[in-house]
Amino acid sequence: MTTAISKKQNIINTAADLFQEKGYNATSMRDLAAKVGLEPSSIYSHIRSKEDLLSEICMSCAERFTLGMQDIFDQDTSARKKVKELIQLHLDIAFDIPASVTVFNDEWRFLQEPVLTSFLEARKDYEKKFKKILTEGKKAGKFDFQNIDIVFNIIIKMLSWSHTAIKKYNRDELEGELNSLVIKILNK
Amino acid sequence: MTTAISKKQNIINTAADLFQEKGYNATSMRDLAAKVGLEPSSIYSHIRSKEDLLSEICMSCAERFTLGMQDIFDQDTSARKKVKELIQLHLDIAFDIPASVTVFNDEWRFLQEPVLTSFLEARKDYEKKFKKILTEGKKAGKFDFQNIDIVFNIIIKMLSWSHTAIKKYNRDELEGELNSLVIKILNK
DNA sequence: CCTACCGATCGGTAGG
DNA sequence: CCTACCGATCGGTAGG
Repeated sequence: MTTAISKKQNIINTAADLFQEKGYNATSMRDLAAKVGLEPSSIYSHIRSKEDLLSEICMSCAERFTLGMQDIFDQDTSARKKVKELIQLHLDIAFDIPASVTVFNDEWRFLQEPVLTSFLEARKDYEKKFKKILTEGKKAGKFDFQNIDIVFNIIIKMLSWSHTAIKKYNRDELEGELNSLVIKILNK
Repeated sequence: MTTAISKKQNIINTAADLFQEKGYNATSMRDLAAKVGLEPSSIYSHIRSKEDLLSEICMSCAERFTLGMQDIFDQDTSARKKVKELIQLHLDIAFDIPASVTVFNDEWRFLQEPVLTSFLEARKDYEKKFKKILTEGKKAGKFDFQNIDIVFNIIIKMLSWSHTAIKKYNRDELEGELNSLVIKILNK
């Protein structure tokens, strides 16, 4: 049983590598089979479909963001501290599962229903909480910005970019720069 | 002759719409044919291959950025003015050819050689000039930042995000916010 | 987990 | 610009 689970997980992880490298649509199940050392048909003893692989990758990644956000959101700390922890969350996930988070960012639009709807709901919830933290900081007189939607989107883009930057920089340098740049955006 | 050119351009523009909507790999030549009102094989009287369509879209977009950057780079004005004009350049292109610029951003990695190399060279040149402008501003004491590579990438990500934001905001609002946020990042 | 195989769809060509 | 068609490849199944 342990072997079965870890074999399945190995297939999913390898799929994440391939989806990141070639994109979901340009990756064939034959590519994947070759890379895990199985005949193409044998893959289907472990997973149901190519579609399921993408769902698994995107939703497990979404769950990490959802749980991480919930933790931070519920803390009894300042908005600035929460933003700092959100940056840490993004970097934790990026350093832990770099391929998955890239697939999560770039290939989610190929998800099929009903998974697509769950995915978008999780995203929406993440966005709502993030914006509440920003608004909290503004009300406390700590943050200043005009259009919260634009500011949110730009910060999210900065954080998503950092997912791809982890090969070029070390963790501390990247975290320091991101903290400084995000704070610059949120200050007066 | 005019008809031939505009028919070809119509096919390219429709391809850009489809590549944006479904992604390059998930778009079939049959999808494209149906949307332009031709039989699949008739497409090939106007273009050589699916690959050529992507090249055409990406390279014509790259050219707009290259020419626009050259103009701005050569100006005898302050770095701050140049950055302001770069933001305008991105928005001009985004409002003019929204589908193409999205394909340019998201699908360029499916370009084949030798076009891929040209594309990457154009990008690299754009990056070099952009960084020189940032450095110029820093030397003049107008900009302040630590890591130029990180700052460049984050500004580029902000500008690329704006390409997708043109449906939600009007031009002036978006330009104003971008100016203000980019300047915040570059100020002390 | 493999051999053998399926129907569907792909990008593209021949020939008119 | 169309009809007719090609070889290649796709995701996936049957059966053991």
